[in-house]
Amino acid sequence: MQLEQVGPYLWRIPRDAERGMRVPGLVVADERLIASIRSDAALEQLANGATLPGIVRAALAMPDIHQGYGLPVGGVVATDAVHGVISPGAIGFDINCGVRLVKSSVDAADIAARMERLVDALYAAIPTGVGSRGALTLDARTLDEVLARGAAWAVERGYGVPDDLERIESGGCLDGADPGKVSDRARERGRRQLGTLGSGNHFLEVQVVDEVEDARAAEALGLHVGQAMVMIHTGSRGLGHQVCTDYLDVAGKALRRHGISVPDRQLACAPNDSPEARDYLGAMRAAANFAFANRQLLTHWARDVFARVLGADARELAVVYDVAHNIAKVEEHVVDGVVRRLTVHRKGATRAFPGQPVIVPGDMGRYSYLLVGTEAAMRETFGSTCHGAGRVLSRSAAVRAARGRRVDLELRERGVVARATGKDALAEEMPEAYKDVKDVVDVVHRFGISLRVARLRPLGVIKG
DNA sequence: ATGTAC
Repeated sequence: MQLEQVGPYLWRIPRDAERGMRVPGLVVADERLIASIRSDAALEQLANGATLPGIVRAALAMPDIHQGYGLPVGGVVATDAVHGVISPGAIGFDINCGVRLVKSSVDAADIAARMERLVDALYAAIPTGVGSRGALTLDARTLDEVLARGAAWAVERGYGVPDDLERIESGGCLDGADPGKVSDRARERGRRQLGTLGSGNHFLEVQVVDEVEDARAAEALGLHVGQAMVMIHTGSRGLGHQVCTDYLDVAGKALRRHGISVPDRQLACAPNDSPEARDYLGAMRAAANFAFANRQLLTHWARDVFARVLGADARELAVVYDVAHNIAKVEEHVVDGVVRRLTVHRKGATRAFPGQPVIVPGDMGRYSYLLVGTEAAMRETFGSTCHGAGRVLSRSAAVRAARGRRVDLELRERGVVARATGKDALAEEMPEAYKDVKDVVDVVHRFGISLRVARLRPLGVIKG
């Protein structure tokens, strides 16, 4: 794949009309990261993304890009909201997978002696693992409300406070959600999964503010060094997965009906002004609302656990921000001096509007970051930035590398109490399975599409 | 990511 450097942190795949590219590909990276990206099939997938009808400016990739389904994880594709297309594969299976950061009113040093108890209690209170079922079972009408209202539904039911909603992307509820476009099968999978963590890289961590880089921004968000925090990384579980599966099929059929050709069936798509696209958008927004409600419920149970284990005062867990990294949003952006309405696909990419908190989780042994979005992100990346570290070992390679080792004890030596459900969950997710998130964050910070505010270090983690 | 194969 031809790749030319066009700036200190920007690389271009030139537009190749023969392969159907309508625009170039652009990768945000430095020399070191681009070396590992070069050998990855992700660049082919990014070039494929550049063929989507109605794509604007470029198919973009963040520095944590890696191979995904259709479009690489770390990809950002903006299409004309009327004359372009929407592609379920360019959003991903875990619709509104995202991250929530919550601040506590206690210092980590004051709860260090009770960390084992705290993590055990969180692990007992929050269902984890593949296929895990929640404390709730929703009837059809209640599920409709969750799908239509998102986190607002949870807060109305007492799972949180109205202030929480002010600190969630889009207020924790996407307008235009259409529960009627979510299949019975997806609904059945979701019915017992609200308030569950899931598996894989999903987690709930107790963290500490390790270092503050932007003192003013940190103070404005109420953060200080030494403060205990909670970070939650999960999405729409089996419901969102089924919505994606259902609409990949719809989009596959739409290709023929609308005379669209794509180089990879995984990039199947439908014109934004077609019934197929409207249906998918309605279902995707409903799944996104399910995910917002999911993170809200986990926050509620974390509050209960903090109060029970640490005392009533510790119940005060306030949302700092909650942001999606697998989603499509219809947004206005300035392109060549003209305001345009675009369908922005972010797949493993985080919205980074000016002043907006951005949460970038790393691996469970090292650290995560809080950043803030910028005007540069609006100019360069349709208001987007990276979403995490990215794997360096496959799951199976990680399990092989961990054979004969005790990852739980290794984490304990690094000061992290870990509890997990799956047999190989800790091995698959061990720190050395991931790139150092610091390298990824350095690039987006230097390029200017989001700026470091604080670094967070894990103290306790529960996983599926 | 995922009732990790309907």
